[in-house]
Amino acid sequence: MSYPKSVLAEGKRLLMAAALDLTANTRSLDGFSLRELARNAGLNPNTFYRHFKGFDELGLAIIEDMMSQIRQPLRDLRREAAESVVPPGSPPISWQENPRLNFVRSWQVSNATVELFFKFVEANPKAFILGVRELHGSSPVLRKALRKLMKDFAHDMAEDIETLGLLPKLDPASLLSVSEVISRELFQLSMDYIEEPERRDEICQQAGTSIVNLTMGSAMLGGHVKLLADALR
Amino acid sequence: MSYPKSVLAEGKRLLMAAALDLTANTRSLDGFSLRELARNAGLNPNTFYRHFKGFDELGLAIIEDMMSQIRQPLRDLRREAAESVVPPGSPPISWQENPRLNFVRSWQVSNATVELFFKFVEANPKAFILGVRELHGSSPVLRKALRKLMKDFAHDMAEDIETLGLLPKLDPASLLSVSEVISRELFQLSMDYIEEPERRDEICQQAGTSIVNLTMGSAMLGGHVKLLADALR
DNA sequence: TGTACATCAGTGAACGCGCGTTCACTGATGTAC
DNA sequence: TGTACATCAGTGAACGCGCGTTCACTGATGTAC
Repeated sequence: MSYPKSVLAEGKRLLMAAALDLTANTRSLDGFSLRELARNAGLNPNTFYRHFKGFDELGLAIIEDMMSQIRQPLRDLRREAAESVVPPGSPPISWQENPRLNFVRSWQVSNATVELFFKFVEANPKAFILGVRELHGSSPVLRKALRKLMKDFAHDMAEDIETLGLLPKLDPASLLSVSEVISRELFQLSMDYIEEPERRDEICQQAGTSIVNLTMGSAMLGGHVKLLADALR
Repeated sequence: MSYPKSVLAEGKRLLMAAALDLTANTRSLDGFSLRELARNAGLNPNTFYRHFKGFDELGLAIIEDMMSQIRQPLRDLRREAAESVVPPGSPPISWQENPRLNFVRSWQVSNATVELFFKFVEANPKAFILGVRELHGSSPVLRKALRKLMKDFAHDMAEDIETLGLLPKLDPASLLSVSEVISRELFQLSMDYIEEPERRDEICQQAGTSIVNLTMGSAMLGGHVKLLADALR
């Protein structure tokens, strides 16, 4: 993750990048000193105070930045995955009409999304490490911010599932709940994905399966038993 | 969580308890000093070295202890839940024979287990906070230990599902994978459960729903479509 | 049963060091008129 | 367009403090004979 020079002051950028580095290298945000951070950023310890009141503020700045850089790309790649399966402009076919086709499409989209998601993780490992670590970390402020991030992420997902017709009609609460479980699972798995390169294919595939299990289970219990029975016949 | 005097030296016990306290109160294991720990334990800073080489060793001792205190109780309460639904000694009824009955039972057991699990969390919040925090925390040693713990937990769950007949027959790999997802989700949610007392009922209920979604989705895609369609008709 | 010795858990003083934070400073950039 | 002033990002020195770790010590418990 990098911080564009145009928006942030040079020093602020450097400090945020250094914090990300230190966090990724087996430290928590409260596990290194201000001076260590400054050293890693190549700055005077004092400069920290020009930009932040304390470590929480630094953490928040990083998270906000992360959020702004991650949120839209993730939506884009879900859309991308959907469009790779159903080319835009093709006539919509409802679940009622052709459950089997929709089921297959849904599966494909979820697999494609998962794959793209993990590629994204691979490209921004430090951001994910910091995010997942501090989600249950020691700072209540950061925990709260990261929960909101997760919630927003789940909300986006629910909206996209709805818009892209990836599931049979579900009541909004169930849909959101399923999206939340999927988000949590994906973020959890992103750590394994980063730390165990040799298991990446397996993780990717299992994540896909879990998502299909969850969504189809939910659709089934949401009253679409017959629909899915038809799809799988 | 307490440490019996008979097994561990007094000082060791005190240090482990103090670490658990500090961790629960918004700190990571690497976020406080040895002297702070000793102060909280009411001991000379030096005493730490009598029992541990460093913080990792302290963490491992706590996790091992946690493991030994948590694992069996969790199995017991799953068994307990199963037996509250199907009294021991009653004749086994296969999924083929009566899918609906089994489905209802399975749902009930999972709800009962979830409820008992969260009661257990409520009774041992500090252990869970430390566990979830350090699962993605800064120490590779502790991360590894906690992953093993999660894996063992999932393994127990899979075994119990099999033994207690809580799901239609599933291939072992899928069963384990589902159990892993459930474990992760439960441990994740345990933090919300601790931190948001007003949402406890909701969390409990949603966890139950997620489990049913997952297990039934998995059963369905594992080839039991007709079985479940019958159960839900 | 008594004695001598070893081990163990805990103490207290001392060390040198890196820490967070403060202060007064500098030079570059932006702004008012 | 020029000048005067304010703001901003970064510096360097200095402070007192808590830190991890070491050493030599103590007294209680366990063990050999």
